Amino acid sequence: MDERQALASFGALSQETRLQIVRMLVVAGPDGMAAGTIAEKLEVSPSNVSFHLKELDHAGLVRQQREARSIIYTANYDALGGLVRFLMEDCCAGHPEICAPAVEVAACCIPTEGKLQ
Amino acid sequence: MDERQALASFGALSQETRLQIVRMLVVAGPDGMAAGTIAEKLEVSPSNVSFHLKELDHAGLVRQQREARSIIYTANYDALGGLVRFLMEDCCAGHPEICAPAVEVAACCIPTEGKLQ
DNA sequence: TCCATAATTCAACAATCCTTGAAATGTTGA
DNA sequence: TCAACATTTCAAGGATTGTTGAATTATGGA
Repeated sequence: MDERQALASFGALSQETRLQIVRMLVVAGPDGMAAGTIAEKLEVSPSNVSFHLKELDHAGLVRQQREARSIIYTANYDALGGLVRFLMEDCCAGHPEICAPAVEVAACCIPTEGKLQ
Repeated sequence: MDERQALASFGALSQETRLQIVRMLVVAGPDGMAAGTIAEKLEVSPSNVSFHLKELDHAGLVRQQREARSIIYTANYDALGGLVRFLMEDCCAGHPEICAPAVEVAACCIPTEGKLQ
């Protein structure tokens, strides 16, 4: 993730509807959600949700695939992980304060005791 | 960090000059930098850097304090850490893919073997 | 006090972003 | 093929955001 991509990602996440979409898709997991379902859950018009999904797609934060009549959107975990990493990169060396809370949350993901990679 | 604060933070970080300011301040550490120094380094006009610093201040990402004639800005590590945490919160439970790269970066911050809190 | 320095505020304008409903595209089943 | 469905695209507007230079506020030293 370079600065250009991070800027686009931050821009995409800085709008309420789009942030809600991403959070919903992350919770939804690999099965994703159809555009219409997203619009329904968030009580947003189809054309509006389509606009925001396009923005998220341009930022690389979601992926889409057609499934019959619906288009299924899924969160792009690589991009989201890359963004978290970008946010932490400059900090971790000199300023563990920023990384500490993240490490706390990530505790569940750490595979073995002390061994991280 | 609630959703409202996260939205403001993402908005603040979605502008090139502001993202550069934050990254500079994070690297600068607790000593921070004067507004004029920031303007000079980034080759931006004083009034423009002032505008962006105000935006970052409103988002809570920087702190300011007067020092003689200068106003010193510092990164708000709590806010940045909170934002990282917010980005990871929904993911870590079901989708360690997002947290894994973060954990990798954060390796340096993990205090003892496997013990995280 | 007066001047130079450091930074912010203001107003105006340009550019970008968001929302809306109507029209268009693509898909499925009868 | 035709009709219904799911979604996107388009154009228009209103709202927000970014940039600029001039004016303003605040500080410290002569």
